[in-house]
Amino acid sequence: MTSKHRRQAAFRRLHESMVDLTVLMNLPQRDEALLAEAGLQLDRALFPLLIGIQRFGPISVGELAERTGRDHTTVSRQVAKLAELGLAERRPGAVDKRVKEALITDAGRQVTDALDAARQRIATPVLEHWSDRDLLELERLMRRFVDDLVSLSEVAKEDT
Amino acid sequence: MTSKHRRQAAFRRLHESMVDLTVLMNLPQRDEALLAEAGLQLDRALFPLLIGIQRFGPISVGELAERTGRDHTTVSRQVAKLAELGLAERRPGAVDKRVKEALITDAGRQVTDALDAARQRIATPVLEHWSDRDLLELERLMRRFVDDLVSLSEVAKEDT
DNA sequence: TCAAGTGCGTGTATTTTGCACATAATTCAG
DNA sequence: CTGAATTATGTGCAAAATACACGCACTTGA
Repeated sequence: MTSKHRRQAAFRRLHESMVDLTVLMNLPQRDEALLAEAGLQLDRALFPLLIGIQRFGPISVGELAERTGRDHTTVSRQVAKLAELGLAERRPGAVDKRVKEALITDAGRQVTDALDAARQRIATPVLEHWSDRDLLELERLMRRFVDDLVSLSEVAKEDT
Repeated sequence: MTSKHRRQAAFRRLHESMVDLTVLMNLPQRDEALLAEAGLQLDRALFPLLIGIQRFGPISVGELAERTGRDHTTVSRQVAKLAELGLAERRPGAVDKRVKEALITDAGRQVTDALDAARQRIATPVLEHWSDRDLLELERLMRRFVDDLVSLSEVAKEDT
């Protein structure tokens, strides 16, 4: 069937775009430059954690470790660093006192906000010449795609 | 102006999706699991390099370092490892004998192909219930978006 | 109640990384 | 053409990041 073949080809190209985008997003030099621009500074190893805490917090060390793919002991130490820096806060979990939730502080949010703002400054000229329709379509489809991927991962995890 | 505001809001949501997608793509556990499924194995630190070599090779150590945001000496050592494992090949550059291009070998391509195939297996059920139109639109817009971002980075680099 | 399981963190050894420096090749001013 | 400056790559070494072994606090369930 031709349609099926066309869809597979579309996915191959989509996958390529995803890889390219991931590479772009992962450049830590860019993040550090963006932060420096805002007069802030942050150890590169702590970036993903802080962003994870901002996006998903309050979150446990274990879950954060899963999300970042690093050992929970590593994450434990790094979150401790973030707490020392005053960018994150630790507190015992309300329901389960074994967990020590991590959540972002005002100072921490200031850092992630600076990053977001810098990213927006970069993206604005890129999107300037996009039509309203294309921009909204990209946002809608991308969101749906990511949500579908996530919900599938959830299912896969439960199989474990 | 309402339109401008709507566009900014759309970008904020788009940015969030991008972060989520990046997190998903970065899970090394997933990659290792996918490879294990194919009976292969690869050190997690070497993933981005091998993928970069496959995608952009033949490529120099320096450029690979720039793309991954790591020191060129680090990349040098890791590419050496990939060469030892037979997944990449080193050869002096044709025009500039200082550079030692890295390119993927058949064995290396086997690894990246296994990854791609595994990702496709994952994505297929996700995209199953997508209409042809939405799928093709996402592919088109995403490609354009990434290309625009990249070309902007190129410009920014030249300013340096 | 108590044994097994779970979340978290510290000690310690291994690995990874980056800086200082060296080498080979290229470029360019004169 | 010549040699000084530049560029691409690689090695020694110290610092940082990371994972494994293990212990403690808490929870769960029989």
